[in-house]
Amino acid sequence: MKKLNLKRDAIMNSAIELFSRDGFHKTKVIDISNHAKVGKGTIYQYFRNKEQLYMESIKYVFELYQTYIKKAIDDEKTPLDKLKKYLYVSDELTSKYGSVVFALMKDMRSNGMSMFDTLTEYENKDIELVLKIFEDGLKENIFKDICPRVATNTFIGAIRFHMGNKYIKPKGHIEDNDLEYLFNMLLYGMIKE
Amino acid sequence: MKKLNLKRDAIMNSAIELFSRDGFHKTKVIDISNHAKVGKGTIYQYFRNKEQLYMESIKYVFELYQTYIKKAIDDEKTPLDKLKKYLYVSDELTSKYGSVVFALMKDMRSNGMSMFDTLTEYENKDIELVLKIFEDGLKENIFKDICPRVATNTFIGAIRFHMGNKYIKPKGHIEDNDLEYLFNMLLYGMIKE
Amino acid sequence: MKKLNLKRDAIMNSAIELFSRDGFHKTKVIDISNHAKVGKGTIYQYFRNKEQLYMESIKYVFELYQTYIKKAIDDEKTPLDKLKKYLYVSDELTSKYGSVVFALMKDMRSNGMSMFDTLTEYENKDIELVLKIFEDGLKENIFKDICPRVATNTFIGAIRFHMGNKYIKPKGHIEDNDLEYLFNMLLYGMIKE
Amino acid sequence: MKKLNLKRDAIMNSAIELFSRDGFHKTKVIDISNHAKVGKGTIYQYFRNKEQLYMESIKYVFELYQTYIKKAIDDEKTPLDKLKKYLYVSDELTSKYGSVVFALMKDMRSNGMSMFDTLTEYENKDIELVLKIFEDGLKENIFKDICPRVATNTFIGAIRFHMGNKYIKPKGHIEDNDLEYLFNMLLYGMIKE
DNA sequence: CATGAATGAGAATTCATTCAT
DNA sequence: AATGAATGAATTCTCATTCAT
Repeated sequence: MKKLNLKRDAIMNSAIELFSRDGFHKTKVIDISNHAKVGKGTIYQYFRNKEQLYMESIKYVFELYQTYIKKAIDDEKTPLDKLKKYLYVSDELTSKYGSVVFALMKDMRSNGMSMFDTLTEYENKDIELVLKIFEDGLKENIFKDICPRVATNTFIGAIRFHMGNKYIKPKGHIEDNDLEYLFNMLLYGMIKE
Repeated sequence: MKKLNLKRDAIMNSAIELFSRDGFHKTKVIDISNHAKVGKGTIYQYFRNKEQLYMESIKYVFELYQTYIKKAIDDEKTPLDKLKKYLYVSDELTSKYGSVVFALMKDMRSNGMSMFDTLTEYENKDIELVLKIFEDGLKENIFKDICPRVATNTFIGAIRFHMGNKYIKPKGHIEDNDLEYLFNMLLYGMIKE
Repeated sequence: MKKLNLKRDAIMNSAIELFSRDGFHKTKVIDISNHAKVGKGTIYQYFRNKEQLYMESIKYVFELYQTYIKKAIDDEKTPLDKLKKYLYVSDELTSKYGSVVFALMKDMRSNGMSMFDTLTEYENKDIELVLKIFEDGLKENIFKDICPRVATNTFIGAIRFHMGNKYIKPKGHIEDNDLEYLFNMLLYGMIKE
Repeated sequence: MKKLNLKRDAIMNSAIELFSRDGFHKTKVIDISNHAKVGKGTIYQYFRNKEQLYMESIKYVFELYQTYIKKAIDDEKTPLDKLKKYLYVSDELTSKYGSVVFALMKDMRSNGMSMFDTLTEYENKDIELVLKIFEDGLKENIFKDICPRVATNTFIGAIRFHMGNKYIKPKGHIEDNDLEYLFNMLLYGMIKE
């Protein structure tokens, strides 16, 4: 059982909120300490430096996200149901957490190589999750002759772009039934045959 | 005929290269001046400040990109050919410019609101371009009952994610024939019916 | 009771000394921080920027000067005694503070409008102080038919020029008994009748 | 006969106008070159550097001022007439040239020691001019037992302070007949006997 | 002579991090 | 453990001056 640490949690929560809203550079250490209602020095009791706080924030959010999404997918039986679940859960988490994950993902890429590796690591986990579904589906012979990696990229790329636009442009965001449209289109294609 | 300005061009080219490689914050003004082999002060003869240089760099690359892609699409007759062209040209430009466009796109989102508007403006132009194709295709009755905006998001999102990954992970990037896979999958779907 | 703040005071004292000796532009922020034996950044903990430090320095010195001079004048009964006191106190403060006030006054006028207003404000207070004495004296019918504002300008102008010269040219400065000469001359005139 | 040089004169005139309006530091070399409608480099054909241009501007104005005032005084016979003339000519030049002389005088003191000496030199000439009048008057036995140097300081200080206020605060400036008041007050005193 | 593009020394300011209390 | 005052390395930007045309 993880030891309870209120101060540390307060700092992390503030860091997540501010980093995902303003990015790494615009967020100052003092902003986080003010928001968390702790002293500036206290942050350095729990985190080596600003960069580590950033990494830990990302780690925390990603792990939450991936634990949640993995569990949801595991509850489903067929690859199709799993894919549909992935889509709906992505949307659900985006609504709930205001795209924190996607915002952090975008921001990370701007901030140097050490962070980069962690991003890649987490992103790869996400990719592998979906890739596995496609590979299973291929084995079960429910898919056409598709490349599972290309399919994965397509699937994730489409969802992320939707969610990103939803986050950035609330006016033109996708409607609830858009998810059905999206899912059907990806699976059954766009064109009349 | 635009008067040619060697120094200004050298600065812009260096800025584009460094900003897209390292992002706005990691790139120092002095780095750009060294790379362009000009004095630090010279940059301020042509650009009001670092932020403006950044904006101008983005503007330049985006306009090049959009001019090129628009022309390529106009050369095609059918919506299907246009979509295919969009895909191939995106890939071509990504190879050529080392994903500068996508790198800048990603970086912009991390750097404050004034830049954000410009991003949205350029991104919207890109979206409208594809949206138009889908709308025309719907009129010509070649598509299923799809929502053109959802289709557009899917199409662009899938492509960008591919290109982004190609840029980030050069080792695992998509092969040439992946583009065919991608295109067919998007149009004809993934699932056997 | 004002909380004492040693660092802030050290900075202000150094600023007053250097600004009045070298003026706003020749005095660098690093000079002040070195002189005050604090870090460069510490100055920015207490003052928004160099200009604010300058303003606060001026404010501090002027208020000290005006509080002192006002108190001294209030202790005197007749307009004549008040004028004499004003003269002697001006001289006393000049000796004590090395003409900081006059030096700052002179320097302020060279440094833009926002400062200018503050100068005018403080200078007006000084002028009003003397003007009041002349007006009271006129009511008491001890003065000839003089214009109180012209008299005030004359009185202050003469004193300032003396003090200024004393500060600039220490060799040729006015002797102690010069003050008596000055006072008598102003009151009784120069010319034989 | 001084060789005519239009460019140099244009630069000097602009320099005088801008330096006296904005001071040494706020006036940029490019401002002067723009105002004079010459190239920036041209200034360096005629003046070693910005400081020398400043010095030459001051020199030019002061010499004009002193030549004029000296000539005016020489035309008068008695010390009293000379003093009155000095007062009226000071006022006349202030109206005409907008206090350029006084503005430059004030600004000089803020700008380092090399300039300082020149100021002192010119100021001393002005002081000597008036001092001579008082000394002559004393010889002619028209003055009370006054110290000529104190009288000089008083006389000049009073006038400068008037002119300075006139320049800075146009609303409250001295009226024409104030000059008479001023003159009579200085000569005959303020107090009833 | 005249010019203005090019330059870099120099200055103000920011902010992550340290450390004495 | 918690704090925030103190710090200075690092960065952007300015502007007097030079010099090739």
